[in-house]
Amino acid sequence: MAKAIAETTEADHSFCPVYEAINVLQEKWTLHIIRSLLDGSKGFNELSRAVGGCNPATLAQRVEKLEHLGIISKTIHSTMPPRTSYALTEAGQALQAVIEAIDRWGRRYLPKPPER
Amino acid sequence: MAKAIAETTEADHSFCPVYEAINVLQEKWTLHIIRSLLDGSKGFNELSRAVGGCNPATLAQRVEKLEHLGIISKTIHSTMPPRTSYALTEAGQALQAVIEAIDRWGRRYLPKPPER
DNA sequence: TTATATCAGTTTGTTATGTCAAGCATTTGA
DNA sequence: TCAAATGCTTGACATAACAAACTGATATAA
Repeated sequence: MAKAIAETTEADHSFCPVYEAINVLQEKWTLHIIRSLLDGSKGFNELSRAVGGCNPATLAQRVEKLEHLGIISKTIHSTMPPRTSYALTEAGQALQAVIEAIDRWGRRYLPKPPER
Repeated sequence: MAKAIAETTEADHSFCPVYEAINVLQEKWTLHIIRSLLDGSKGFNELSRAVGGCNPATLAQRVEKLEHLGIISKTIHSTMPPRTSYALTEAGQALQAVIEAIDRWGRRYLPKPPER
């Protein structure tokens, strides 16, 4: 993991793939977006509804970043009216394993509405 | 959120375990904390160093919430000086599957430092 | 015996992040 | 002609996370 860390100093996370992956997935709405796209590509508003509760500003920003990271792809269909559609790339599809792991965990360990 | 949703309105996520699980895990530092505790229980500062970069106020808050959710357990050892230690509960340990899935994904799809 | 360090946090004030409400341009369908 | 849907953008605002300092206890080093 590290090169030379002086004793008790903080852990070296440069460049640890897990650490980075967590940083990508931990942003608000990201996992919801991916999960929504796992059952098919969607337009902006459609995605927005599927995700549930994310405001368009945040959604647009998130979707742009995920596109940049190669997790989702955006296609503008030049029909009339032009339609956008968002879909998962291969990297995005691969996140299904993560969602499924979360799913299994949730079903097992979050049985009742989690009091906040 | 709602009970009777009219047609095209947003998806009903009350109460979907996956949705809730994502909401729990998506908070900043949560996955980092869990990952750090997977290789053994730690004290507050030790955990802080292992997590890397989380400020103590946020860490304290997160750790309290995770304790509340039954994911980690806090023990105060009544030695002199008293020491705290944080460990994963069974539910917390079970999240190893999620971390591993993220790990595999990260290694496969985040090969180079992700330009931001 | 002061000085320094560690532990487990809390407090303070600032900045980053996300949210809300609204609006815009386009294009159908009624 | 009008309302409604699509795919966003804008600006004001609230909340979350930040760094930095600090508490108060104990322990170790000079």
